[in-house]
This record gives sequence, C-alpha cells and structure tokens, in this order.
Amino acid sequence: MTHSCRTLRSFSRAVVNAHYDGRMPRRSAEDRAPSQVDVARAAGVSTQTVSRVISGHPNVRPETARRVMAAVDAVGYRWHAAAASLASGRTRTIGVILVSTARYSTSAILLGAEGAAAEAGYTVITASVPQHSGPAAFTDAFDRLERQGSEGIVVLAPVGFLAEALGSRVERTPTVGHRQSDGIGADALIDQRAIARMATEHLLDLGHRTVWHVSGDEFWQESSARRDAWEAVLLERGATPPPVIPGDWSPASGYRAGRTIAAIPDATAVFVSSDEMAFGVIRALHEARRAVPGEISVVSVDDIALAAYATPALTTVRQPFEEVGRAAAMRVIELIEQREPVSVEPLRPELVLRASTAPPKG
Amino acid sequence: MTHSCRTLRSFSRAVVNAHYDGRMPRRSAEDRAPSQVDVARAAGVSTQTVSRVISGHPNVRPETARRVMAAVDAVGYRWHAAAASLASGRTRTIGVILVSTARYSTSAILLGAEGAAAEAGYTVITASVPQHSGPAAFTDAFDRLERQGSEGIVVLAPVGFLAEALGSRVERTPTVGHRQSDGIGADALIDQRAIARMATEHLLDLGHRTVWHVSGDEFWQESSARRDAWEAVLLERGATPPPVIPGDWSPASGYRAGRTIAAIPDATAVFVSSDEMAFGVIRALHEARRAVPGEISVVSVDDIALAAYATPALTTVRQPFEEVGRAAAMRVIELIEQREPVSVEPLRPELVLRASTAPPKG
DNA sequence: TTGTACGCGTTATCAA
DNA sequence: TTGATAACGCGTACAA
Repeated sequence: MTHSCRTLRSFSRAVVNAHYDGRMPRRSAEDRAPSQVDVARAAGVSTQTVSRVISGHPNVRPETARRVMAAVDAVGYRWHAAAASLASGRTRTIGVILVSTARYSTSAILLGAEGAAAEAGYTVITASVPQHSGPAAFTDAFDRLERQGSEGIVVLAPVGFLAEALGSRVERTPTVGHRQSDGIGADALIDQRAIARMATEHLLDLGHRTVWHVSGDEFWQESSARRDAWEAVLLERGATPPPVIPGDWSPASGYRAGRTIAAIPDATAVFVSSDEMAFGVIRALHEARRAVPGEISVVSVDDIALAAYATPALTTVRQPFEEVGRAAAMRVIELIEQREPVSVEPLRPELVLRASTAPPKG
Repeated sequence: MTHSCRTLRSFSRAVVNAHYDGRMPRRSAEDRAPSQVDVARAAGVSTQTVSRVISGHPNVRPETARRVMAAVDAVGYRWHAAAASLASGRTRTIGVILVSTARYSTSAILLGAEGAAAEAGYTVITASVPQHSGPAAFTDAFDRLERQGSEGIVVLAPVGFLAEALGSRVERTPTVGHRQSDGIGADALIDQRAIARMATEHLLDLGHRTVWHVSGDEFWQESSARRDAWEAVLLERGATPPPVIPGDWSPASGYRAGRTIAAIPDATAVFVSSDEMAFGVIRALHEARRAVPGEISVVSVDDIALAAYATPALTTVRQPFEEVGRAAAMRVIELIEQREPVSVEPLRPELVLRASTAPPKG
C-alpha cells in the first residue's frame, strides 16, 4: 500500500484496487492460449461462426458445427470468460453476501443458491461479512461483488439497517433478500411471523397458559419479526406475554437462557428461536432437574439434521433452507433478465411434531 | 438448446455454452458506463495515469492522484473487472468445489477460504457437486470453474478417485485439497490419521480393552484414513480390532450404528467418526438403557458448536475447519503466484475432553 | 512522473 | 447460413 493510495482512502473506496503486487509480464505471442481465431483457421470458417457454435446459437449447419468442434479439440481451445464479458457486457455472475458464522443454515442456503444459479447458467461468487458488522462492512461487500461483475446480489443477512446502508445501490444492481417489508425479494423468503405463530399456537393449543420466548440475535430481523408475532398471538389469545429472554442463536446463549427459565417456577412452555439454542436450553433445564416436556415444553425453529436426535427429540418449525437459497437465486436472476417472477408456491414453514412438547400437567 | 448443440455434446463439453437465451443489444455509445477514458478527460490526464491510480501503483504524484479520484467520483466511474482480466491475463479468482450436503464444516471451511482469499485480493467462486457423484461430476465442476477464469481450485471433497478423475487438469490449474498422499496441498489439510490415533489412544489409555469404530461415508478418504489408523493403534497396543460399523456421517446412520452397538454386550468404548453421528449413537444407546459413559464411552470428531450441548457433552477431536479453509486458500494462491509456501505451523487436531468418556467400570 | 500506442479474445452489427 | 469488421475497457511496453 503506497502513501498516495492511503491518502486516497477518503475517495471512492469502491474503486481503488488495494492489491498491487508488481506487474505481470505479457505473454509472448507464441505461448498464447488458443483462441477462437486459431479454431477458425483450423476449421476453415470465420471466428464469428466459431463464436456461434461455442455459444450454442441456433442457425448453424450441423456439419459446420461439427467441423468447428473438431477444430476446438484439435487446437485445445478453451473459452475465455473475461473476453466474452467485455464484448457482451454480461458476466452471468451473481454475488452472495454471507455473515461469517459457520452454521448449517448458511451452507444449506448457499448450496441451494449455487445449484439454482448453475442450472440457469450463472456462477456464484461470495463475500463474507464479520458477525455484528456495521453498515460499512455490508456496503464494502456489496461493492466488492459489484466490482467483480455481479449482475445481481443475494444478501443472506437480514439485518435491520441494510436498506439504508445499501441505499441506491440496489437500484442499479438487482438485490434480493433483505427486508421483506421493502418488497424486495419478498417471495424469496419465509414468513418469519408465520413461524412464530405456528410455534406459539402449538403450545397454546396444548393447553399452556402462556409461552416464554428465547429470542435470536437482535442483529437479525428474524428475531424481532418472530418476537412481535409471538407477542401478538399471546395477546390475541388473552395471554400475558412474559419478558423476552435474549439469545444470540448460539447454543451457549440458549444454555444461559435455560438457566433463567429453570428459575421461573410457573414457566411451562418456551418458544426458542433456533434449534441450536434449544439444545442449550434443554441442557440447562436438565441440569436443573426440570423435565422436558414433563414440566416444560420447548418448541424451536429450523429443523436441523440434529433436531431429531436431541434428548428429547425437538418439536420444531422447519425452514426449507435449500429452497430459500434456490428461490433467492432464481429471483435475482429473474430481476437481472427482467422477467416477470414465475409464480411459484410460497415457501412454507412446517411444524414438525416430535417429543419436546406436551400438555401442561395437572 | 438447439439441435446442433445437442449433437455436439459428444465433443468437448467443457467448451460449449449451454445457456443461449437471445442476444443482448449493445448499448449505444451515449449511455455507456463511464470508463477510464472519461475519467482521464475529466481529470486532464492520460488513461494510463488513471489506471495507475486505480490499481494502486506507486510513483504517482499525490496531487495527481487526488485529481484523478475526484474525477472518478465526478463521472461516476466504476472499475470493470472483465476488461482488466482481458488485458492483464489475470482474474484473481479461485474456485471451490463443494459436495452439496449442508453441514457445519462446509460453511466453516468455505468462510475461512473466502476470508483468506479476500485478504489476498482474490474472489471465490463455488461449484457444488451432488453427494455420491461419480468422477464426471467432479471434472464438470472443475471445468466450470476453469471456464469462469479460476486461477486455482480448492477441492473440498477428499474422495478417492479425484486424482485420476482430474488427471492433467491439476497441472495447468493449481489445485489444493485432494489426496494428501499426492502431496498436493498436504499442508492445507489435517492429518486424519492423527485424529483417529488421538481418539483411539484416549479410550485405550482410560483402560478399555478394545475400541469399536463407527466409520464415515466410504466415499470420503477421511473415512478410510481414520479406519486404518484406528486399526493400527489397536494392533500396536495388542488389542483385537472388532468389525467396523459403517456410517455415512449422518445422525441417522449413527443411530443405526448405535443400535448395533447396544446389542454387543462387551462393547465398552466407541470411536465415532463425526459428532453428528455420535448424537445418533448416543440416542440409540440411551434408548437401549446403555449408559454413556457409564457402560459405554464415546469419542467423536469435529467439535461442532453443539458438541458441548449433547447429553452427555461430547468428548471429541476438534478439527479447526475455518483454518483449514484459510490454509487451503492461501496455499492455492501461493501456487498461483508461484511463491514458496510460507511455512506455517501445521493444523493440529485437538482432543477436547468432556463427559462422554470414562474408564470402564469394574 | 506521465503519456502514446497497441493488444487482449470475444460478441454484436450488418452485409452477403 | 455465414463472414467482415468494429467495438468492449483495461493494462503493458516503451518513449518522453
């Protein structure tokens, strides 16, 4: 990093390339990789015809196409994405912004997005943002992805300030996944309020008087959406919402919350905002000799692979993560290609009944 | 997909672009995005100077640089990665091949790789391969990444046939992560035999006569490496290796294995090849009224976030996944830049003692 | 420290 | 159905 570069930091950080590390010599004409020109010469056609064959355009005589492909193999030609991008103005690349916390859901959503993108002929590039970053980290990630040529961006981090942080960026580059309330990518997401509603109503239906709540990280919009819906359901049913017990998605925070709950004599039901926290909650309850679901029922959210193997097996509201990824990717691609959204069925959470809930005793 | 395209499938699949969907009109000269030419004009310098400022080259007068950056902001210039790649012959992109199963380890490794790549000024693109795919799926993924301009590739899928499947590809594009025994990227990986050794020796040291083993998916090289080392340790110590109980990394397969073990009266210790399987094993044991660790000790591998919240908390051999990702990315980048490997300390697994193991009773 | 000239490999346009 | 030609926007070589 040179001095001049550092002083430039105050200007458009989105533009300056920080990684100067010496120039690369240009390769001499002889050891250049074979190009469409070489193929054209070998096949006795124009480079345009080669391009058409390579790109799968219609209106090429099969015989010609075969000659071209034979030449491709003969000269060892390989397509050059950068040159194509420069000429066509398209990169067929979408970017994904991730929060850097290793979780089952992260990989599931990413895998779904990557699969859907690949099927549509797009490539996925990722940019991660440290947990609990401020707006700047998100705009940096966004800029990085744009600079690499992302034609659209999926933000897998529903944090509250995203809309303001991203600002006008989302107008020039199609963006999906932040802020359901903005209407941006609304159908790519799961209705978080519905999740909380299903969980809370399930416990109420079992006969519990009220339901306690262990919330997720306040940084994530899911957390407040679920909290609001949980509260609304209780109020609708004439129950008094107890104070929220804060968590941060981690099992450790669930454990702390569990200790709190264990100390509340009349608590009989808890809605925990993630399976991972539920493991912590249940362990704390277990250590405090409070039986689950005998004395206290627990419902959580996600249905990770391990949910069925908790003791007791978790009753939980399943989120179809992979489909979320697929839907988000498909939606950005539709936006990029300015197609109308294909009306697919909305992604529905699903209550999976297992062994961590029961009617209150007595 | 046209007819001619389909008949061409028999030729180089790595070359044909399957996704023709109409040509994009070229934008007229007026609404072209601002380029370095526009910046140069606005700043009253040459495009070359603009390029130097943007790329962070040294030897630019600070005052000039400032004028350029002001012009950048004024005209709304944005760097064009494809054009830079075409001119420089470099993409600063690395590809990562993933097996499409959502797991904690997948996201942890990926996040590590992405972070390290970003620090070095590289972008990560991903390609996923369905679980249990044959060699063709891997070569397809490899080709996809190469076509997008990956200068190096990290393969996060240590399956046995990779070396043969990839063949000469790894010579033209630096590749890390498959086959420790090949010496390719050896230091980017964790010694899987050491993991099995630590686990097995821990149980033997506690006084167990022998150790049973629940293996991982045979598709992964880890599985056989660990099995071999487990067997070797038992033999060294004069114990008789019992038959291997097969698993596939999933909690469900662990559960099945657990039922098998529960039916073996003299089993007192098990080395389970992943934490997720251990959850299944312990649940099965629990249902069969076999106390853990009272009657049977369990050691597993990974140390996922939930390991500490199993009942009992899992004694497990920790794999530093994020560092694995970092190391792999750094290693490919070194190979790309033809630098000598920076000798960092090898990644060491670590035995984390918790509550699932104990000396045999009696 | 700065500028001129050229080439990188492909696709869009338009004509044949 | 095919071909000639002109961009696309940047980085490198080399000269000043």
